[in-house]
Parts: sequence; C-alpha cells; structure tokens
Amino acid sequence: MPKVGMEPIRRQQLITATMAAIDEVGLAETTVMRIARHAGVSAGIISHYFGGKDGLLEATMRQILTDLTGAVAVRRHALEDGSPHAHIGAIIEGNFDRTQVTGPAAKTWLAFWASSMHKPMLQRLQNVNDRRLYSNLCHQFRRVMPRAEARNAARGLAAMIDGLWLRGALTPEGLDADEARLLAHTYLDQLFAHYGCTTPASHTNS
Amino acid sequence: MPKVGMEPIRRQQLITATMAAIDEVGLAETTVMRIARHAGVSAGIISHYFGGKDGLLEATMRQILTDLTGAVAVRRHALEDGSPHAHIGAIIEGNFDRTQVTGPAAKTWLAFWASSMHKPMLQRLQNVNDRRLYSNLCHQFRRVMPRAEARNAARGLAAMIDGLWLRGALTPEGLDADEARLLAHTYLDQLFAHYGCTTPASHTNS
DNA sequence: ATTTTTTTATTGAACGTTCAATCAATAAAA
DNA sequence: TTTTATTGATTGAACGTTCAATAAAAAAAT
Repeated sequence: MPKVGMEPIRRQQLITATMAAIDEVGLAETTVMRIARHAGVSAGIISHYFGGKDGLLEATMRQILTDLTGAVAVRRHALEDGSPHAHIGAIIEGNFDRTQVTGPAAKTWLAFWASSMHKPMLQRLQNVNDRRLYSNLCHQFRRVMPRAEARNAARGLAAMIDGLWLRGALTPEGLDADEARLLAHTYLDQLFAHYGCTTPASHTNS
Repeated sequence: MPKVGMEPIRRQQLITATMAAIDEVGLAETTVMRIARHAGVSAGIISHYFGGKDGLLEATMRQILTDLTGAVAVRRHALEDGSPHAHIGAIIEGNFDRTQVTGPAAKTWLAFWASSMHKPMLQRLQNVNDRRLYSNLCHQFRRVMPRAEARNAARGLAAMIDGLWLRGALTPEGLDADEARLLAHTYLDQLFAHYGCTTPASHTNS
C-alpha cells in the first residue's frame, strides 16, 4: 500500500473520519482507534501525520471553520447587488450552508464549540471566526443605521444564527435549513424595517 | 465527622463541586477525584451517594434545569398583567436569570448541552425542557397571531434566547445579561409590532 | 454520668480497564 | 537497493469503581 505522496490524502481521510466518529459517538468517546478504523488505517498513523490526537482534532476544527468561511465568501462575491441587505443575506445563506449543515459537520461543530471553552488553541480559532462574523455584520449594518444600533443589530443577528444552528444540531431530526433561513431573513427584514430602510421583495428559497 | 442525616448535605455539596469542576477545567477533564477534592471529601463517596460518576452528572444537569424552570415560574406567577407580552417578557427574564447566568452554571449548562447529543438520559432531560419553553412561547403568541406565525415567532425567540446565552458562555468576559435582555425584548417587540399589536411602553431594567 | 454497643458515614489503597503514544519490524514502491 | 509509508504489539499513565477497614456519633446499658 505504501505509495509516494500519501500525505495530503491521508490527512483528509483522517479529518473526515474524525468528523464521522464524533458524529457517531461524540467527542468524549472518540478514540484514535475508532478514527483509524473509520479511515481504514492503523492507529499509529495519526501520530505520524498530526503529531498526536490533539493535532488531528485541531486540524479538523480548522477545516470546519475554513469551509464555513468559504461558504460565506463564495456567496458574497457572487452578488450583483452590493447593498447592505444583500451582503447580510449572503452571510445568512453562507452560515446555513456550512458545507453540509446536516450530517457529521453539524455535531462536530457543536462538540468543538463546547470544547473550546477550556482548550486555548480551539478557543483562539473560535474567537477569530466569531469576530469576523460580527465585524462583517456590523460593517454592513452601519451603512444604514447609527453605530449603536448597528452594534445591536449585529449581535442580535449573530445570536439568532448561532441559536438556530445550535437547536438544529440538537434535535434528532437535524436542522431544517429552509425554516432556519426563513426565520433569519425575517429577522433581518425586521431590523431594516425598524430603521425605515427600503426592504427588497420577499425571499424565495434558493 | 460522621453525623446522622448527611445525605442531603453531601448530595448538594457534590453537585455544587461538580459545577465548579466543570467550570474550572471542562467536562472532559472533570474526574471524580477533582470533584471530591472540591467538596473536601474522598472519591469513594460519589459512588456511595450517586451510584457512580454518571449518576452525579445526571443529578447536576437535573438541578440546573430545575433552577431554570423555577426562575421562569417565579416571574410568571408574579405578574399582575396577564397579557401575552407580559408572559413572554417574564420567560425572557427567567431565562436570563438562570440562578446565576454568570459563573459555573453557565459553562456547565453548555457542556451538558453538547454532551446530551450522545447520552440518551441527558438528551431526554434536555428535550423535556426544550419542549416546555417552546410550547409556553407558542401558547402565548397564539393569543395574538395565527398558528403558523405563532410557531415561527416561538422558534425565533427560542433561538434568540439560546444564541445569546451560548455566545455569552463562550466569551471570556461572560454574558452581559443586561445587553442580552435588551436584545431579546427588542426582538419580542418587533414580533408583536409586525402583527399590529399594541406594544407596551419601552423596557427599563429591573 | 460513664461505659459499652450499635449504627452510620467515610476513607483510601487495590484492581481492572481503557487509552494515547511509541517504535522496531515490515512491505510496497521507487 | 534505497526510500517511504504503515503496522500493531507494547508501555505507562490515568481513570472509575469497589470494599474492607476506620472513626465518629448515637443509642443502650451500667
């Protein structure tokens, strides 16, 4: 089996296997052996490519955050209309794509979220991402309302997005992405209406 | 030290110590020895009073949920005004009391929340509580808007509450309860205004 | 009031299990 | 033949649980 240039392949296999394991039994019962079995390799290989279990977990969280950032960026660059409402709408859509809002990624995300409370490295990653979401939202809101109101709108919408997503990860049926997007967009429209902005026509699903 | 009637005292001591330990190092690194040291007793006593570590964790989550339910119930029964807006306002206030929204209870709650994804017993407790919050909100909203809209309003507000609370638990500075309450109340007012209800005067802090 | 007995609460060392990490051995490709 | 990738048995540490021993309080007896 040893072929040259296995590194990137194995790394991706192991990261995917980690999400699958966390989805299956939770972070607490995710052992290196279980991950290795999912990937069809031996346990020792994890230390070889990631230096240890922690390294693999960190790489996995990093990939989830990267995917999320990418999903938002793609939609924002695809906008014809550069209005604040369009930008924020794209951020909402991106956050409810999340590569695959259902399946392993969702539970893995929540597991890392909780874990990041006490692991400095994960907390750092978490924080960088949070700040970017907030500052993007705040910047767009400021184009149509005063600073203090923009701050509140950004915090409210960020909380709404996370709350919808969190509740979706916990319900056995998984997140209803359509309903979640509808609620977030409705809230966004209310925030704009509250400041007398012209609100574009109603949202139809993508 | 053996005095008669220690059971309720020790049980409470151990539950409090569990929250302190989870707040300190997280659920993953909370060992029976660490809990015991916090409570000033030996490790063996945990199995004696709770049957094992899992029993203690379950009892701890149960207490947190009970405290939350109590905080809401107290405020709702203290209402002079029985209007839907007043009831929902009381639910918001209760959810941001959470016995002590800052400190050990907050992080413990989030830790259990994540853990409940894969532990059936915790998931059951979690679910019962979630349903109560949702059905209470839904019932009040239905008094002023059609069924479908009430459903969405209840889901949106529940998501907002959880999202604010979740973000508060993750920021190192802890949750700013005043700001969180303001955002939730503002959202509530918007939901009511959207259906042309008379919205009472603005909220000042308690 | 003192001593003895019984009951209750608590300890902590020992045990068995589980897990992450290591590394010498192996096997396929170059 | 050399290089690269991978294995898997082994090691040592950490953990939850158990249980015989202990010690304090309460009850009973003197």
